[in-house]
Amino acid sequence: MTTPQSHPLDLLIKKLETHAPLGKEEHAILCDLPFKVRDVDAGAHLVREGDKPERCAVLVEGYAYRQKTTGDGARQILSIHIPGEAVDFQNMFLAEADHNVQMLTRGVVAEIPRQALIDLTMSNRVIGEAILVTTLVEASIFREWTLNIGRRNARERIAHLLCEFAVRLELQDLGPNVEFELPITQEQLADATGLTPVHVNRVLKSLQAEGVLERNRRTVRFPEWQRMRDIGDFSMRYLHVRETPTFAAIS
Amino acid sequence: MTTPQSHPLDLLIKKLETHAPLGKEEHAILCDLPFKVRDVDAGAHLVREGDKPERCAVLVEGYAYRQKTTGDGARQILSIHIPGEAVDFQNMFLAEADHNVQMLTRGVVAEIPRQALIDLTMSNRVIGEAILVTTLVEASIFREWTLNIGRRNARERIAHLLCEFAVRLELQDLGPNVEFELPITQEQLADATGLTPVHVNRVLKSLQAEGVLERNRRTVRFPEWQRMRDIGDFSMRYLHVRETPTFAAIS
DNA sequence: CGTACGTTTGATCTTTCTCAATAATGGTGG
DNA sequence: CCACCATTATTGAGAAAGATCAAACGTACG
Repeated sequence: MTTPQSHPLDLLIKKLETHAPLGKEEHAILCDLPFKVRDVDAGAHLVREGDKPERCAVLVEGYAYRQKTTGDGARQILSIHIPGEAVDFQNMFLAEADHNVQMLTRGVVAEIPRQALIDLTMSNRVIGEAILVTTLVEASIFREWTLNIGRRNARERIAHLLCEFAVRLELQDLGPNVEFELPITQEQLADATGLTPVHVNRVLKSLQAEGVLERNRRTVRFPEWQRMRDIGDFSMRYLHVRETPTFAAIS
Repeated sequence: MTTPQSHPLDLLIKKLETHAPLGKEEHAILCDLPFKVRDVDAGAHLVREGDKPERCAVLVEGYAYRQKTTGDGARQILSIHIPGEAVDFQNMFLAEADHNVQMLTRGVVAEIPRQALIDLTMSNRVIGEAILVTTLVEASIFREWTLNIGRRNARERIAHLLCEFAVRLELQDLGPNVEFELPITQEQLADATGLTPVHVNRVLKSLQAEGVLERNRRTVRFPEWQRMRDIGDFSMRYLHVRETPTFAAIS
């Protein structure tokens, strides 16, 4: 329910270290950043299209998603974020946000003043590079999503998204990758995969019927990780993990 | 046919200045970067998935595209690049490339050693920020493409892509946005929009039949920019242009 | 002037969407 | 604790966008 972490930004550090090495010194500097902790409801906006960013929210608890809509209101979810992820790296250096970020669940965020984070990025090379690399990895994930939506069928898309989510949770020590909480409605899953909710429902049902997916309320389980991975055509390369961990489940 | 620019990197400077201001001093520093000019054939790889980047190619002449494929060979084009764009900002700070970049046409690239560019990025704040911002704008374009492919129909997708291309060319002074060279096959257009070549062909035909698109060999013309823009649900916000230019055609 | 590549067209098939109705589920006030 | 309401999930039937298959037609270039 609550993280066992002692400092709200510990998970951010963990996240940055997935992609770039940090020393004790950098840990201390990051922990010294000014921030304000805030509870947020499900659906609350962390960033709104057109906003001039003033602060950078880091997820401490709960999940968030990035979203934008077409002129006639169709919504596309662009990414899903888990605790430890800084939701504003994509906007912080731009004059105004080009998309929205909303909470998927109730949660807690730590808000860091934008300027403090910019100053730190510019003054400390190690941290600056870690933030830059993390941002570039996000861009890599955007590209994989484009491939996913553009060139995979519904079944593959959904399997791929689930695999990515599972692996990212495990990388953040938020649970084993074969069983996790997926606090997302089928409508949101549809918006993330470029499908309709009805079709998402049918695909999920058929994955269950095949025995490669189990669902119980919001809990998802993969009885056979390898098979799920194959269905989703999932490979970790695009996540750019520095040292591939020794997941039982990841070959 | 050839650019009237005197220095191969002039167009890169123009590109960076679209998103961040640079002074005379920075111009000079950028022009002093070491680089090697090279002719490249259509289809030549500039980056290959798995590569450890050693240099950063800047397009001087010709077009390029970014691409990755699914396990069973379906290809998705992730972005298209025009002269002045640095094709490797997305990879330069990562250990290995997660996608491919290929020439769309025959062309000329200026290759800058990776380390020189990294050193410059880290040592000069103004240029570092310009490169960072330009990279973030690329990420914004990836997001818009995800929306395009995930939530727009074939006709809208194609119109949107054409509008984006037109505007980016005009921003780089490479031609008026209502008439330009589109050196891309219908198969590539399909790979960029998540469609099949056959369907792309039919949509193009129908846009022509409606009179909103004219094609003559590789030249494309929009008789009514505003109508094309509406069809593609196109807005410039996601391109993050610093000062919106006074295009005749852009309201 | 033939070969390879790209475009165009027709016919048919499939995936996914749409519309509509019903069933669960979760949270809320009494 | 229970009844009620709003969301969310599920299912069916039919429609449509886009895919697939196959063939013919152009065109650029060696």
